Parts: sequence; structure tokens; C-alpha cells
Amino acid sequence: MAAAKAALTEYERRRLENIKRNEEMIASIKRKANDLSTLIKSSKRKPHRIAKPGKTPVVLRRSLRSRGISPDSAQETAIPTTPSPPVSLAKQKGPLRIVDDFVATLAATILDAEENAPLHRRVESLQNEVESWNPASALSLVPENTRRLLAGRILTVCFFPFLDRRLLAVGDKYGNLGFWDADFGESEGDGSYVYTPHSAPVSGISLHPFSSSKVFTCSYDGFIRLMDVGETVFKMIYSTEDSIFSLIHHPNNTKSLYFGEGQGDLKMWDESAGKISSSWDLHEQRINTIDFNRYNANLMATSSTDGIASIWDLRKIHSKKPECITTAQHARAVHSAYFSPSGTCLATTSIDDTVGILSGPSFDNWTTIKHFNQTGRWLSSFRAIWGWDDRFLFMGNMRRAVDIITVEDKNIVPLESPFMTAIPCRFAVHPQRVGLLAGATAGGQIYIWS
DNA sequence: GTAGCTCTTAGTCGT
DNA sequence: ACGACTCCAGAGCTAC
Repeated sequence: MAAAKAALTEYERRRLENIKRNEEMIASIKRKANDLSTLIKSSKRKPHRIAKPGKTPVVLRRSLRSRGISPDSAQETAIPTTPSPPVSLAKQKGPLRIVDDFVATLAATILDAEENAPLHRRVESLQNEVESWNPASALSLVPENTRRLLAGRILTVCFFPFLDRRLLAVGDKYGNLGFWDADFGESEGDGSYVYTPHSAPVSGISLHPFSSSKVFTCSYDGFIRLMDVGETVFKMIYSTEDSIFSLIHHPNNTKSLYFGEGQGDLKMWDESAGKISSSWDLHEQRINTIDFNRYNANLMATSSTDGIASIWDLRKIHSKKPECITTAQHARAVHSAYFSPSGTCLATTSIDDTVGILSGPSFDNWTTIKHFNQTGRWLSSFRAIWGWDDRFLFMGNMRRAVDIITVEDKNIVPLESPFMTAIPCRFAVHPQRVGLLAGATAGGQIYIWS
């Protein structure tokens, strides 16, 4: 009890600090972008649908092609044999400045939402809401909640934790980072913001736990970048020759950023020290996901293409090749391993066509659920994610549907919609709002069920 | 042990 | 409506 109270106080203290900082930032950004803002307000044109051909610079705005819009500039059509987006500035090391008319709007949205968000959603009220919630009847999709945001296959989706604003961050194959503000004002723009901080697939997005204006991304290009919307810059946090496949903040120790690099390495970047402070060789092949148990943040789960999902105790991984608490051995590559909301189960997804559930006091009880997971090479692999309690899992279905798995009886109900024109393969649940589920496709679309 | 080849698969875009 | 193109996933195979 005492610990929980202390944690809350710490949380509140940090939030108040952030709010103060954000106020200053908003003022600063609004000052800096005053001309641009008036420009936006006075025009009815839609953000990011306008070409700016011929502009050179450090602009990180996406090309039209990669946005899924046919290119109309002579420059681009002149090179029809180059299907991939133009060689991006994202390849260079060091910070990338964001030169964009609309980033001020995005920054103000994020900073405002963060400032106005209730200090803490009561866990109990969330639980009451969850108990009476039933996905099959509660989830529906309407056309306004679908959008093609990016051109490439989406690998990552992430909700901002705002109660009153449905804001998503999404990463695709081309290194694009897209934001979709589904509650954007009607008359101005369409709530889309697209940047290109990377030159290869964006494999992970992690928001700073106490400051949503700090968006960390990792990529196959070997970079970890930090989009600090308050400073309108993509900082470079870390770079390596290997690919980076997964990224997550430690939920309590917010200055620790864990990421999976190369053939099975897990590294920890220490924000205070500004360097890598730990490195372990946990797997034989790439680490696809990293997750922390929210009721015992010393427990960390990894999933790897080597066919193994493991649970580690951070207090006991001192050596270079540490021992794990439990492993789930799949027949083939494991694409995800996520702790359930209560922290008592671990759900794994493998292309051996099973979803595994580890449960029991020491996670030694193992059951599997059959599920077709052969996505092929053009779709992102399926990952079963938990809903808002331990009852349901959500994941993709090759028949253009969302599969809702009831863990208790292993029953699978597909959720279909005429507005779903492609197979959703990556998902995110809203951390604060029960019944808000986002799915993303290989064609760059996003769907928000509610 | 590993480098190299081959097959699978969905969706977009251009005609 | 159809065909070309995508192409850093993963596995199984062969050859060294």
C-alpha cells in the first residue's frame, strides 16, 4: 500500500513537472510557428496532401509516393524505376530537424492533451468498466475510423494515453512515422502527420512513460531516434551497424530503454548516462518483442525468431549469458510474447500456427491455441495482444478479420467489416479507454474499432 | 556451420 | 479486370 501511494506521488510529481515544462514549450512553439499557424487556419487545404517539389532540405516530410498518392512532380515521375522512396536524409547520423508547416499543430495537440489529461485514471473504475465489456457486441468499425495513412507495410501501432483524444503513432516499412489524430477538427486538415526519421522499417515505437511528447522509435536501419515534438527535432539516441527489432521503456525506471539488436542481443540504454549500460546475449536470433510485467516490473518477456519466448528476472541477469526463469519453446519463430494485464499470464504467438499461454505461479503451466499464422512475406507477422483484462486476445486473421480469442475456452470469434479492405496484422489497445482497438495493415491502412 | 538458392503470400499500382 | 511488381520473412534444401 505504502509503495503504491509513493509511486502515485512520484507519478504526480513528474506529471506536474511535465505540465510546467509543456506550458513553456507550447508557448515557445506557438511563438515560433505563429506565421505557420495563421497560415493553416486561414487555408482550407489539407495537411500533407500538398506536394512541395523542389524543396531540398532537412525536411522529413514524406514524398507523395510513399504516402500512397500518385506522384505528380516531374522529379519523381522521371525515375519510375525507383520504387522505393527517395534516398532519405534519415540515413545520416545526428539530429534531424523537422521542417514542416503542421508539426506545430501536432505538437500543440500532444502537449495540450497531455496537460489536460486527468492525473490518473482510477484503476478500479477501469476494471469495473472492463468486467461488463464484451468485444463481440461492443466492437464496430465505421468508415470515418479507417484511413490509409502510410504507403508501406505497417510494423508498429501505438496509442497515446489520452482519454479525450484518439491519437495514434504508426511506423511503416519505408521508415515513415505517421500520426493520426482521429479527433481532429473538421474544417482544418485531416489530422494526418507523416515524417521519415528512418531509412528502413520502423520496428518499434515507445512513448516516454511520463511524457507523451517524447516518442522513441527504432528501426532496421540501426538507429534509435527520439522525436521530441516540443523541440521539433528527431534526436539520435543510438546507432549501430545491426538492425534493431524491438524497443520498450522500463515502466518504472523511465531512464532505461531496452531494445533488441542484431542476432539476439538485448541492450539497455541509460538516459542519465547517455550510453548503453548493459548488454546481454539472450537469444540465437532476432528478438521480436520485449515486454514488462506491470505488476512485477522486474519480470521481462522476450520473443525470438529462434523459436523461444522467455521470461527473465532483471535482478538476476548480471552475466553476459544469463539464465531465464521460464521458456516457451515453439516449433518455429515466435513473434510476440506479452504479459496479460493482471500480470499472471504470458501470451506468445508463433508462425508454427499456435498461440501459447503461459500461466501459473511461476509461469510453468503451458497451453496452446491453434491459429493460422502463415502471413507470408508481404504481411507483418501476427501478434496476439491482450485486451483490457485477461479474458480476451486480439489478433489478425487471413480472412480480413480480427480474431477475438476467449482465453478461458479457446474459442475464436472473427470480427469482420465491409470497411476492412485488407488484413489487419498489427494491433494496439488504448491503455485508458476500454473498447478502443486499432489495427494496421500491410497497405498502410489503420482501422479504429470502438 | 553457413552461404546461397527457392518458394510462399497480399496488396498496390499502372495499364 | 488483369498482370507486373513488391523483395531485409522464414524455412527447407543443397553444396561446400
